[in-house]
Amino acid sequence: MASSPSLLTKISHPFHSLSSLYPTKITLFDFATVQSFNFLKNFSSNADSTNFHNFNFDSFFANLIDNSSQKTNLEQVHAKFFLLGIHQRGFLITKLINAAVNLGEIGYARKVFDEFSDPDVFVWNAVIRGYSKYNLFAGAIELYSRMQVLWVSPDGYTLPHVLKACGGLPCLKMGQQVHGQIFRLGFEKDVFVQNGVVAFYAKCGKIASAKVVFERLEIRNVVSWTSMISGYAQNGQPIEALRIFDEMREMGVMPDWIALVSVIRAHTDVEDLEHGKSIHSFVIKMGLELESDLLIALTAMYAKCGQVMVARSLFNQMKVPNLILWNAMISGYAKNGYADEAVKLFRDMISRNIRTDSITARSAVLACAQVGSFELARWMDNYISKSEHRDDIFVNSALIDMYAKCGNVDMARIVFDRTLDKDVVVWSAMIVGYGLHGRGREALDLYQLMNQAGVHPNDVTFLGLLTACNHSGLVEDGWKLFHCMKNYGIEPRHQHYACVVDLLGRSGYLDQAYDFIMNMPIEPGVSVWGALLSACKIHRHVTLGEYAAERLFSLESYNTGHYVQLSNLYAYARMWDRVAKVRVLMREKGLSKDLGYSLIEINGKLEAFRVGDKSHPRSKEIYEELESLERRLKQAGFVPDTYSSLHDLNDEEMEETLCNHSERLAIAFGLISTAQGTTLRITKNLRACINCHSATKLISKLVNREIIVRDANRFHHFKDGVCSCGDYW
DNA sequence: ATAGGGTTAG
Repeated sequence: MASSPSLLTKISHPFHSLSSLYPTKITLFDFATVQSFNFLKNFSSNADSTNFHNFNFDSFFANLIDNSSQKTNLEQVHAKFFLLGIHQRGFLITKLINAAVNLGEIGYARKVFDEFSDPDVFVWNAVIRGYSKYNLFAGAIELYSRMQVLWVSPDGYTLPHVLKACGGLPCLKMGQQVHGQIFRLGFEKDVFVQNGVVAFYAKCGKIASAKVVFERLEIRNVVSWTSMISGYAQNGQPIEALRIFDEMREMGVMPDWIALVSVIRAHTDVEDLEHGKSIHSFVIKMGLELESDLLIALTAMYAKCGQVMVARSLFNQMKVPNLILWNAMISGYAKNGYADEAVKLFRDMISRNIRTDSITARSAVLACAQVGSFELARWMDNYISKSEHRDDIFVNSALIDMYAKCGNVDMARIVFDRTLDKDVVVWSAMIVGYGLHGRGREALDLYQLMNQAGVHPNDVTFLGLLTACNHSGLVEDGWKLFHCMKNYGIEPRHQHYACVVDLLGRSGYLDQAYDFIMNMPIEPGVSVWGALLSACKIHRHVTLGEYAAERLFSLESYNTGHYVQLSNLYAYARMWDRVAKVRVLMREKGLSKDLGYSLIEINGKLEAFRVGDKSHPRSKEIYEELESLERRLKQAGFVPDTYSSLHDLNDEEMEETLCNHSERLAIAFGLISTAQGTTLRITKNLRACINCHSATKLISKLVNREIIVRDANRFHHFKDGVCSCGDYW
């Protein structure tokens, strides 16, 4: 080993400037320095004994850091810094921290930072960037405050990261302070900093402030434009987002892939498939179709616009599993009624050990709610309660909703009770659940508890309460609650007004309902007129019902349901000529009655039946059971109302058809496939028809079973000859 | 020496 005295003096040379700062350390490390020199020789051809006094440690280590692909490499380099006594070189520490951040080793980056005694602005920027990059916003802000306590002034590189953190939390107050500071420090012309300010205000929902800052900018680049576009997209103004995009194109600014992601999101929100497709072709023209985040955005767009097949083919193009892509696909399936596909994909994810997050869990739970299978719901609950998502309140509110929609509001209550830190959505989900099942009293009791817990209700809470009152006949309570809304500063929406119309209509106050509609501060829509028509049908108020129907036809002339409701009103009032007229009207418009179907869950498997369905393998037994049920119904004095349904048949045929209604087939199948006393759970796509409703009531008594039917509108619990809906639906 | 904007959602 060449360790002559002359060599040692020469080795200390590169540290001259440092040794004046840290003289003692250099002396202490003399021996180690020699050892490290050998280390350097192993790595670098220029570290030989002839030119080492010119050796450039900065570039040597910078190179070494750049080529580090693991945390251990960085740790070795950092150890050498100590050995060589260069561990206080800001340049190298900055490099090291940035490298650690780029490897995702934020904890290690922080450790290096903490061992550094006197960080300059570069070092601060590196560590703050790390926290901001990985969405550790509180950490970024805490570091930023410490930086200022130590009198290190932020520069144009610090501020964008800090602004990202303020927007990410979001914390309006903090960001506004930073904005003030930016003004004082004179960064109003710095486009990087100002873009950060725009994005910050947009994320805090202060889109007007964002716009002011944006418009004051003299130079706007693609990032400035993107900040505005995404700002509008994030704040529920997709149309405005698209307008800004057009403006940007007119100014000749070329979008990059991130800009396009925001534009696609705006198209996704307006569900404008046509323009979305043209953006897709634009993406291809720009040669950006392989950009994975664009692929994700496009998949989400097609999925949300109902084109799940197209979405799936894009999804299949992605080679490496991506969490957000899977989430987009699962929620796309769930939203468009492909619930079984959504659940299949979720199970696929689990079996392939792809990481799930709380959004995945929420989407999967949402899908289960739509499937309506109680067994599946239990499976999902069981999975979630064993997973890391068990305490996530978003997931739990979805679970509450799921159980309620799968017919078991008591299980929903169990989830509700085990949810800690209930927020307004958790409370509302439970209240809506009780409402759906006509358990109005419990909904109101829960509302009391919610008030005692100091949780402020929102519009959904009131919607749940009003629905609960409707479904349980609590007319007085509902009326009072509606007038309570303004005390909480909540503006009633269409649905709330529709509930009140329903409420008044239920008790036969049809003229009052009409007056109420006429005095609404907003234009009455489909839900309101629909509620009035429905009430008119129950009370056989033909003239008012015709008026409501007219309004409905002008609002939605192709919605079959409105025609069927009017026809049912005429049938209830025994005005057969008008029933026929509606039928002619529908034929002229090319409309036909939606085909009814029912699903019944047997041993966790859903079986589907249509009207007069004979395709089931046990069809023969089913019809035998059906006949025996008919006999027992007749013996019990049941007389079917043969005219209340929209059919052009003679009486005998009609009676037969009514007995063949899909829910009857489902009930018959349920009775022969399950043990005595088992609850039957049925889901149907339309509202319950009056005949089947009366028949099911009686059947529940005759066979001594609880029968739970989820129709298009609500749940009916049939037991001992009565239904929880009180015959109003 | 270092940067900024985006996607899934009860």
